[in-house]
Amino acid sequence: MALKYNPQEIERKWQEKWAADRIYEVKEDSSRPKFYALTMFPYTSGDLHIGHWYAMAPSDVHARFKRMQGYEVLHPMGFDAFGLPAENAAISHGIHPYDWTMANIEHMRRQLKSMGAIYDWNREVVSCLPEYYKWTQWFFLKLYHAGLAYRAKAPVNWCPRCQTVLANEQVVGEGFCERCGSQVTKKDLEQWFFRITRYAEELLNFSHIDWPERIKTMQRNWIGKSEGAEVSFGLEHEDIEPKEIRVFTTRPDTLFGVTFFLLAPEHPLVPKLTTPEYKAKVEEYIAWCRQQTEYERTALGKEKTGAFLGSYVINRLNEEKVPIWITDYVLPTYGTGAVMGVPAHDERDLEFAKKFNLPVRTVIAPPGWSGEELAEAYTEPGTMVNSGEFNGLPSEQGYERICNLIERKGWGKKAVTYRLRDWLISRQRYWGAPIPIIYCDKCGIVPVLEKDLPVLLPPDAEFRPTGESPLKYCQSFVNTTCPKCFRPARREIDTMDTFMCSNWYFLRYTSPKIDNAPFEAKKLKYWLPVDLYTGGAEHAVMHLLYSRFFIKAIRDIGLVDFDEPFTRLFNQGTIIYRGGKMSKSKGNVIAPDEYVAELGADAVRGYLMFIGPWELGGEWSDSGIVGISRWLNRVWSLIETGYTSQDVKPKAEKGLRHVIHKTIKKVTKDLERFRFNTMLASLMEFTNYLSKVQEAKNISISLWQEAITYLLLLLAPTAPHLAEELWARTGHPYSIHNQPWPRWDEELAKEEEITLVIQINGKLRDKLIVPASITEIEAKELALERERVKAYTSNKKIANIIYVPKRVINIVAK
RNA sequence: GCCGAAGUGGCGGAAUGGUAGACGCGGCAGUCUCAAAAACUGUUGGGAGGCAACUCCCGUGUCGGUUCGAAUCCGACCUUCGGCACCA
Repeated sequence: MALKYNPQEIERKWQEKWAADRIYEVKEDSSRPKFYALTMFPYTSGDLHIGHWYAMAPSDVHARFKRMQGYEVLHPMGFDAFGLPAENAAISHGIHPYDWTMANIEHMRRQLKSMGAIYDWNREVVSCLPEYYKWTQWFFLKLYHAGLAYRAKAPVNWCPRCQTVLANEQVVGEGFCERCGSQVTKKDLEQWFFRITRYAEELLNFSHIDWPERIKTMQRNWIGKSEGAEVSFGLEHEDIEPKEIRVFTTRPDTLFGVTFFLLAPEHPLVPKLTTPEYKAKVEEYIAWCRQQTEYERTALGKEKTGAFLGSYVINRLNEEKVPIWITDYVLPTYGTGAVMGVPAHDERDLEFAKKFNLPVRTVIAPPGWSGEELAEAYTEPGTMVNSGEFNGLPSEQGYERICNLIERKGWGKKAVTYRLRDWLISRQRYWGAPIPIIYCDKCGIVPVLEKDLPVLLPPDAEFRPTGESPLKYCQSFVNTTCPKCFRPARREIDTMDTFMCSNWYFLRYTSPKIDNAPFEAKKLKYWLPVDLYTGGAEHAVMHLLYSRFFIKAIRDIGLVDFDEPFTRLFNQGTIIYRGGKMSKSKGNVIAPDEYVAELGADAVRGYLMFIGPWELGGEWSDSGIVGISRWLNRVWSLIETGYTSQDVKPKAEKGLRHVIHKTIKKVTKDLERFRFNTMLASLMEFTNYLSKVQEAKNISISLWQEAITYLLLLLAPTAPHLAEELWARTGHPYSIHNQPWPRWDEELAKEEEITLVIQINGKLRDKLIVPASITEIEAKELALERERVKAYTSNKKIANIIYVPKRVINIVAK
């Protein structure tokens, strides 16, 4: 009998019923333990592709599993709805970003609903709506009043095509815009920043969160902590005010090896330190540097360039005069923008010294060194030489002693520097949350009053790609009155980086409707922090770092009482198709809708989980999904065919009980560790076993029904529609999704008989089926009696017998 | 260059110190059919021998090592993917 089920019909039926019955509505019911299972909300690009499903379907399966385990599970969904593509669509197609975004959301919401997830749509969050971005602005004000937001002129990454500023993290590869791929340039602009650097040290502490090592490493590298010392070099120029320049170094033990001194070309003291005879050359060099793109400037393996200023600093340790040069490999934004040149012990400095014929002085001797010139820069620890009173010391000790000395003399101190920069949040764009600031000629920078929030986006802005925010040309928006002095004033025209919106959306899910606060404190306290956060690893140093910063910042402001937003993080892999990551431009996007229409959402969910381990991703295959679809049909026909019992055999019943409990155990353990592929394999094995039982008819009807009940319960998270339909058809009370997760009986799950493998000298030679309770002595005796063993060991001496309980006997014969 | 992940049949993968290839796809053979599709059943790592049940050898990127025993642990290397990259 070839029974097939109709996924379209039953999926629509149950989705409607679940919605009507609100069975997935979440309550803050403190009698159950809570579990906050969050999936990164999607950007409103317009179409949900199979990559989105890969992020969401397995998360939903896991959340459903936790729900059946008795947790009160919050598994919400929303839309990351501000951002450049909406505005680009407006420019190229003449659609208003709001209309474009809302139409996309409508479409995506329908697609998401077809997945059959447990999202409680009453909690949906849309970041571009005023009732949401009002609070994004409110948080900006909180950070501003706490001194964590400031305005400064800064050289910023500028994308000439998108006509906007980019954060460092949005510049990818060889200096290209993350969104459009244009070459990024530099521009000086007044911008708003968040002081994420104030939290650099705390952000390095991952001790209370369970995150993948890979992501933690990426964040550590991004923050880039360096320990060393800040050292002052003397300046003796009558007409120059500062009498010192400080450098940061990680190697104060090499201070006696300084033979030149480097400044960034942008360093403010450069013009003053340039002597008249070198002025022309220095200016020429600076002009050349300006022409370089950021990528060209920082490209590795490039020949060193520079110019001598004609003046000198004093190395206070040995009172030597050291020539000052400028070079583009010294970055103005890192450390103090000044570097001491130690060519003997730094590769870059050595290249520079060779290029410009500067002296190289070895001050750290490698083991066995006898005074010869070193071929390469020696960067390891060693013995100090040519270092005055420190000669003969191991360099690690010298490091400490020199630090003590400079501290005592007031020439410097131990110091820590980070690679992390403050977070630039201004965007010269329309489609974002307006920065709630007013500029008054008299009062200066004035924050918008809380009661005046939200600062609404004017619906009638013009989208001219001019390089300035479209809001600049919207008079009704720009012109306002100063909240302090009530005179005419201008509004800030930039909007916030959308990562500010995603900093806090997971707080809003707890109380999305409340209109006098960003969240309800009691509900927040119940749900937060997020227990499990899943999403792609591409957010490792952006969203995931910003959110951690944001939570720590508002904790210090007193708005929340926890330190980390996401207790556990899991990154799923990437789904690829035809050899590459899916993207619209490559034209290799798999649309889930047609597969849902043809084979059903349950099959798509199942196939995505069957491809391989979730964290590894994998290749989408049209033939692969057929396997899952066939299996779901086999489950259907297995149950719909019914069962008749002929002669009940206790041994067969025992066997089935064992398989049931073994499967419950395996499925439970696999769900706990996100091993969906092996979970499905064991459910398939269970199904195959039941087919055999159905044919053999050798168990009682009641045990058959019990087995079917367990099969459906175990299937419910993966194939919620099919499981619900068969649950009803087998006479169970609605709904399967409100049933408790089955427990296994350890005694029944245990293997009674095991296959004992007999090896001779490590090679498989025989197998023995024995009771699991067999003792070592019995097993060895049995093994030695086997004909095959005798054949292999005759005329040899048995040197050793290794016995591994329940697995193997290895006979070592010589 | 540095950091991280991965490399197993024709394919996706399973097995994380003890039977390599579970489960699925594809292939082959069969059942059903006028025929085909679908479905179902059996079979399927490579090689050699045997009428056969079966037996032997080889085999987890490469080369070494540890171990009674290695896909799994260690060392060196190769390839692919991701991240970072003149950060003093």
